[in-house]
Formats: sequence, C-alpha cells, structure tokens
Amino acid sequence: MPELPEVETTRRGLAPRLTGHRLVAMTVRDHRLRWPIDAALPAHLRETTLKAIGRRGKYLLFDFGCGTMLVHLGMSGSLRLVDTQEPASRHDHVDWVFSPGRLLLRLRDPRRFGAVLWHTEAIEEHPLLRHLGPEPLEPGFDGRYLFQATRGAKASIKSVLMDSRKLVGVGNIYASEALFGAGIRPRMAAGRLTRDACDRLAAAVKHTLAAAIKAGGSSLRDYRGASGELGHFQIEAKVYGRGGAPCRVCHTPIRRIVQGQRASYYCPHCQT
DNA sequence: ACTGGATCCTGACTGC
DNA sequence: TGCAGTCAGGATCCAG
Repeated sequence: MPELPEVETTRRGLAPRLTGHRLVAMTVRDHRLRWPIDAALPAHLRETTLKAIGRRGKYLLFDFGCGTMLVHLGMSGSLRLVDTQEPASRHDHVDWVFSPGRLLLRLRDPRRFGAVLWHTEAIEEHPLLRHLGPEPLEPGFDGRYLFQATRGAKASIKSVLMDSRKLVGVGNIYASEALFGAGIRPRMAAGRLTRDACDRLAAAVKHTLAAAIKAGGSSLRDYRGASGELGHFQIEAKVYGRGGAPCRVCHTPIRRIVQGQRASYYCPHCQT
C-alpha cells in the first residue's frame, strides 16, 4: 500500500505515457470499492482528453478538463499500464483504454479499500481534499509548522504524522522510518516535542520520502511500478518490520509496539 | 475539539 | 497438507 512515494512514483510513470491521450473506453468489472464507482463515469469520460495527472497527498488527480477523476489506491491498490491483450485477473476491477496507441491502464485492488471518484467542481474543494494538511515535500511543511501544529496535542507523535489533516502522505511505514531518522520515539506526546525536535522530524520526513521517491517508491514489499516492474528495494528499512533485529546504527534490538492497532518500530537506544 | 477504536475486504504467512 | 489465527501499506466514522 502505497504511501506518498509509491503514489508519486505511479504518477510519474503514468503522466508521460497518458497525458494528451484521449480516453476511448472505460470498463468497470467491480464497482464495489470503498465507495461505489459512479455507473455514469464511463459515459462522462468517453472521448475526453487527459490534460494532466496531479497528486494531492495519496490521491491521484486525473484532469480531463471537464472534471477530475480521483483515484486512491487504499491499502492494496496499484495502477499499471498493461498490454491490451492481457486478460484481467480476479482483482483487476477497472480498465481505461486511451488512444492513440491503445494504451490500457488497469486498476488492481484486492482489498477494495481504494476509490475512483468523479468531481466536476474545483478539485481543491472536494470533501476528501478540503481538510488535508500540507504536502510534506513543499516549503509549507517545516519544523516551524510542525511545532505550531502540535502545540497542545496529547496524541502520540506517530499518530500525528499519520493524521492527514496535519500532514499528508505519511503512512505506517514511513512514520516509523522518519521517527527513527529524527531520534524520536513513536509514543512521545506530540505536544511535548521541542522546536528543535520538530526541526529534526520535519527534515527526517522530507528526507525519508524524497529518498523513497528517488529510489522509485520501492521500499514496499510487493510494490510494482507503472509498468509492473518490481520495486528496486534500494531503500532498506531502518526499523520497519525489523522487530528483534539489531539496530543498523547501534545493534540494540529493534522494538515492536502497537499503537492504534498499527505496528510501530523503534530503536530504544537511538530514539528517546 | 481531540482521541482512540471499530470498520470496510482479501491474501499471505505462521504455527499447530 | 490443512486449517485456524494473525497481520498487512488507509482513512472515515463514531462514541466517549
């Protein structure tokens, strides 16, 4: 499941192949995603031209001029360009065919937590986007913002990092990785972070996400790029999924805890 | 206003 | 080998 780097890598893989192409057909095999896919969407989109593919947080925004198609990959979704002859398998729920070139874009989502939505008003006012926090890789997100945004918060810093109203794009894996990078324990109350800790954490979030994008969004086990290639595994997790294994810095065993039903990992020596 | 928990769904893996 | 139980990358909704 895609966190911001995987979504951005997907966007960068698709945009040059699809931008400027005309959608000639859309096939919905299973409309039961997180929200049902609008049965009228194929008719809305037919014969429209894809102007651009944008991203807000983990949402991909396909701009067709007359409206925007939002795609969220949920926990298990992927978008790939495949050969038009390739038969659809069990969890391939949606196909889009673009011309010229007969390019076939295919959405696969076994757990069906993803979404495909259509919006014709200003996209930034969409109910799912309106309350989103800043993009972590843009200048609006920095230590000063993080410090201000966490004052008075009793919640753990890890849950704040994953709260899309405070900050978009950071999921369970990169939250643990960024906290390791900043030397902060995941259970630390967000409101108790010093300004210096916020500076370190904002920098670690940016660094962690940027490095993962640079590596092709490849830190996830079964992540595949826009053409279906496996991730490169160029980013080794420092702590995520490494409970009991020695810290790569100090060799202390990495701890696994559960916060809000999600696993968190940290080094009890490097993180305080 | 915040916060934590339950929830949607399927597949992969572990241990008996 | 089979089967039950556990865990998984998200984010909304709801109760306290």
